[in-house]
Amino acid sequence: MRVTKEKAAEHRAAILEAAARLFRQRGFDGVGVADIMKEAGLTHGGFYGHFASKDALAAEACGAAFAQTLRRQETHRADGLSGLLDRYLSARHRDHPEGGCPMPAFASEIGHQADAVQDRFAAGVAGNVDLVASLLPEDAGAPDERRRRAIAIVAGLVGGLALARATAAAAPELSAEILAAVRAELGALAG
Amino acid sequence: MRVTKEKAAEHRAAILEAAARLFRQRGFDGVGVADIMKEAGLTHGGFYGHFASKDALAAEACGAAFAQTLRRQETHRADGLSGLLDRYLSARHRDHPEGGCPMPAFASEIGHQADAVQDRFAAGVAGNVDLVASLLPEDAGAPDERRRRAIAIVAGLVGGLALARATAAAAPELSAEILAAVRAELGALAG
DNA sequence: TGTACATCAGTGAACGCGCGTTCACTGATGTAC
DNA sequence: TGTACATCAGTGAACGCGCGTTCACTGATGTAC
Repeated sequence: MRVTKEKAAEHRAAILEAAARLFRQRGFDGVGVADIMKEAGLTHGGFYGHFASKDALAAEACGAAFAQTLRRQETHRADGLSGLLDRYLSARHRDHPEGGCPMPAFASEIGHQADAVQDRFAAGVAGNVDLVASLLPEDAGAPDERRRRAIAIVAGLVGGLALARATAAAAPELSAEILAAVRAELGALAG
Repeated sequence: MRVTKEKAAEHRAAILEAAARLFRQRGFDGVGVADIMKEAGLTHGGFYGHFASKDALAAEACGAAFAQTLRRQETHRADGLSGLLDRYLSARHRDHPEGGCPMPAFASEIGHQADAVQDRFAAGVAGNVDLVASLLPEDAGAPDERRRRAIAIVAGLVGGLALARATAAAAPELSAEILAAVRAELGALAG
């Protein structure tokens, strides 16, 4: 049954949003096209009217996930870098990958994905490095030193959250310790 | 055709080694039982004489990968923490996950794996934190500060290498920049 | 504005494929005499 | 030590399942008159 052009556009957006959420939660290989369509309230057959392939969707969903988190961060800009560290390395962020940063959610899997997905991911990493650099204090040294610092902070955030997630079930105390330790040490690095 | 007990034990070890290599290279979901058995020079049917399931193999392979890298590190102990940072954040390590640290190779995937795999991974993380802590300079502060520092260094290493790998194909300059920046900043943190 | 028809978004069955796992079989190994 | 037989590691076909993708069909939408 045909639907309105507006409804169809809404459906496409719903598929994309469901994919961005489910992929972060269960990984690209852990979610099927049928799962995503069901989550979007549709049946799997209609998928190929909206996207050329699962890979094409994965690429767009990766970009959408980055866009979502960068947009949300803008609403917290006043909290500065310290606020970002607190939010990023929180138990809440650790326990809810589906709405969180795509970097720790996808990092290990990106190398096994299609080129288009890797492109979106690399662009997202670059954007996040720029974001952190823009939040560093004015007096944080020459531009290249600021950028180096920003990259190291991003790496610490991504590694810290990924390790906290990976150990959350098997070693909850270690997981909490990782969040706290990385928070403390990056706070010092952030000046 | 039956083989000697020694041969059978060698076969088991070969399966484990092939799995530890292939899983790090292509991820748990990217490698099939048949791939692993072929790499070990056997046919897939014999697999279940050695391991109860693919999950059980994944758990043992995860432990074996950690054991391999910790053993190799012992031979480089004289190079200290600085040498470890250089080796860890090298283009060689980035380009050869199959023989490298399991943490950046598996971090994002571990949450989707069986409990037994998560147990081995968490134990490996704990072991690596202890290793880095033992390499920190004597005068690096109180024990809990040393441990915090060690955790942050591990997080930076894991995040840095994972991001360098994830961007290696799509943005090679960014990938190289990440390795260099994390190396420089962690070197300062390591004292 | 109203009507007839072409378009096309969505449905659900079906296809082909690869995967983890099972199983009957083979033949060399290891053991009991 | 030699022989007969039971054991069992490995083989390769087969099974069932879920996946990405295709396709004939449906029926509401949008358009041409």
